[in-house]
Amino acid sequence: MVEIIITEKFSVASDFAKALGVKQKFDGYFKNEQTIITWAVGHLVELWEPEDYDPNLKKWRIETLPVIPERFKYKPISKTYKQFNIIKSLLDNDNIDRVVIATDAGREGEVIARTILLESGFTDKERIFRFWTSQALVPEVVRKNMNELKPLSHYDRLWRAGYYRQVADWLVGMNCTRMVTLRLRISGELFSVGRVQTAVLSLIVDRKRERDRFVPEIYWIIKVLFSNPKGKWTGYWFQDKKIEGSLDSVPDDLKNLHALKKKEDVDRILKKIKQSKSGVVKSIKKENKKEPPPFLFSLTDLQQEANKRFGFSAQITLDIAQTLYQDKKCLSYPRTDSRVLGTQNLDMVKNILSKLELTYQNMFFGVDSTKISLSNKRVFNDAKLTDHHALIPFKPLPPDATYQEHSIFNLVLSRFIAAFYPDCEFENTKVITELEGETFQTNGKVVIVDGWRAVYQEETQDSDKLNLDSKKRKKSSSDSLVSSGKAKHEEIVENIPALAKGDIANCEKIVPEEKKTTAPPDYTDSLILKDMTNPSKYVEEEEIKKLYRGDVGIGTQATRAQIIETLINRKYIERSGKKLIATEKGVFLVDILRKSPLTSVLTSPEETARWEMSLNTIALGEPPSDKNAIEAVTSSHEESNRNAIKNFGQIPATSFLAHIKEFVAKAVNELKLAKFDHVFKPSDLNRPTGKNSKPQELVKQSDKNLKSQEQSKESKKNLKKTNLPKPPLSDNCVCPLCGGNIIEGKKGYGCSNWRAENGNCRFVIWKEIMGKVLTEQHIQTLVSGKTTKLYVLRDAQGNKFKAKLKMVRKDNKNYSIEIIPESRDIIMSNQNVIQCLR
DNA sequence: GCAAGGTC
Repeated sequence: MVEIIITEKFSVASDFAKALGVKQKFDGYFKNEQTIITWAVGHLVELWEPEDYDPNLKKWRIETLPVIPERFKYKPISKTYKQFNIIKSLLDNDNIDRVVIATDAGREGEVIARTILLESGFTDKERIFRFWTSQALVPEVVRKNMNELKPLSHYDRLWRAGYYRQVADWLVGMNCTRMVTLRLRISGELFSVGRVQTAVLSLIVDRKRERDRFVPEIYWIIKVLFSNPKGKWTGYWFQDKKIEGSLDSVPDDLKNLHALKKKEDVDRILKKIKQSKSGVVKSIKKENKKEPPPFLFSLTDLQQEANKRFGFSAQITLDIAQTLYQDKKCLSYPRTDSRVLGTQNLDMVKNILSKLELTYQNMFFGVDSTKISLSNKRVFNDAKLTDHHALIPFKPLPPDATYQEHSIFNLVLSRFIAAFYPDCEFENTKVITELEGETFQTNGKVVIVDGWRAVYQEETQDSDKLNLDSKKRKKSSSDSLVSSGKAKHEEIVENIPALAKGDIANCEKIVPEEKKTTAPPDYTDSLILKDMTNPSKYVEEEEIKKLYRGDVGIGTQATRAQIIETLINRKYIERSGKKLIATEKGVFLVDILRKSPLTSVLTSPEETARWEMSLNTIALGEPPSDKNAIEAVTSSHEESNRNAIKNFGQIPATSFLAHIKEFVAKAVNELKLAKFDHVFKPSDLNRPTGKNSKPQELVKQSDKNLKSQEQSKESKKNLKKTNLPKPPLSDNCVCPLCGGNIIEGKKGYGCSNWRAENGNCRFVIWKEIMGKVLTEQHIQTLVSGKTTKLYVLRDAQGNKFKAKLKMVRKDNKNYSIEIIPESRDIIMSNQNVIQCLR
């Protein structure tokens, strides 16, 4: 018997070759007497372009829209044409007894295989079988599942759902992009529109609006420093009852407790408690809590974490992970949405751990070997497995790795090892102190057992730290994203003295503090990834909310980074440090689309998520078609089935395509007829987008501008080549020694008066301090004498630690950057002080 | 000049 196995990518083909003992490798396939194993490179076949159907469609014209092909056709993708031809010629052989589809176990994997077969002209379904598993492809899994091949028809519905996804995205994208661009007719400006990119853009635009509209509200909190012979503690005034006129923009857990909106209430309370010298400890509640190690990384989780910790964009993280997987072979397949491994992976994990232990011995001291077993369901869980397992390290990082690769690898490594550590155990203490009938709350947290936190520190920069209770903490961090604003309020006290109920509480100090509510944060890569992964909060209906939990998102893990970059390339959003902020162009597009009922659907994450849901229903719930699936999706049968559907609900498979076509035709017509009262001038594109943003450099594609763009690129190049001085940093960033400008040099930021004739000032701050690369913003913070945020630094041995940086004056000619470690365990030595003066 | 989905 001769069989051909087709996988989605080379690495899988190689797994199959190993498992089945097919040793000889040819150009594009492995082969022995009975078995040929070949691979795709993702999609090898794509839908025709509009101009492939009709050359007249090459030129964009309003009159030729909408483009709705009667039958959609495919063609090989030019970049991978060679591999497609290899597969095609392998299939073009009468001796083939069976073809085994072994692409990834999912909707797109199905599309990849079916379109290759379709385009190769291999239509004999009787000879096609499906290899299907979610397990990692260790030899036993490959061999076992090769003996349990499934009939192709079991997956016809999946192929149908994938096909609908493709054509629906094509119809919306091609037609709406062309129509919007043509209707707006702004010289050279492309206004792309798509199911995913437009929904994501809307989120970012809405966030900008929210922030622009936001009016901070003033409120007060009252802190009291208590003491008794046992020690000191700080209590925060609170009241259980709702206060009249409470703040809307303060989260629920704060507004009824600590925040006081009226000054007279503050004065009244202050007057009352000032009379008293001492109060009493009214109650003490202690609770012991356990916290298991975090799940292993999915790609999106890793991207979020790397963005929070290192400021890497989603794309950078994916690129680094891809290199570590593909070239350095020390990470597993990166494009995964799974956070667990399969039970079949246990032996592999044992091998990997023993390999890693030789190199990273210092991270293994607390590993609980009983957790390296199948009873550890947070790691080994077949039920939660999707087509790839979680991201894990395979072997130690080679020594030639870059700093960035080091950062990403270490994250994955420490999360992996932490998964086999014991739980973290801590004690929460809640003290209520009473003073003149007013109540004050103190929260304390004492870690009893570090557990996994000894090797993996959690980053909490993007979420707030308001509550200690993990349930509450989750709630408050998600609330902070949807509420119109929040009150920042630190109430964590690490060490509370060993108080007892009835203890005296001397009132040492009363501190009323005026605060302002803050707007919801700008999106970052991390925050937008989170909302794309889990759009359920944009869904009102409880039933659909439930269905969305985890499964349905906006975009997929493999493309989310790309979507963010597309929005930036289109100048819909711009990056400012870590922030992603909508531009005038982005705001304008969303406004245009929201003017008409159908096109506004595209700006609604709820509607687009619902759309995905319908495709899932088709993949899972529709009765199997007795037709040949390939025929079914390419026949014109559906054309006649024109059930107009008013909204996106549960759409029967048979009318999905008809519905989409109708939707697109109507949406395009809306855009065609729409009257845009606001005439958008090209000059609008160059306007600053808001109070805090810089003017955009939106370059129009006219010849003149292109030229100037080229020129500016050229001049930048020359700048580097000739080492011309760069423009100084901002006006308020001046040399503390002589008042000169701070300019960026090759290795540091220094004083512009460095020449002898200008005073020979030697002030400089090096760009890299213990592994931390400093940007202009950091320099501004340091020069202004402020302390920076907490950063991850590295000592001379390469050990990570967290510290803040601050510039301090040593004498009248010396400044130095002091490194203030987070943990007192790190001893300050002279090494921790970097001189600013050469 | 257009989408989103894979892959490298």
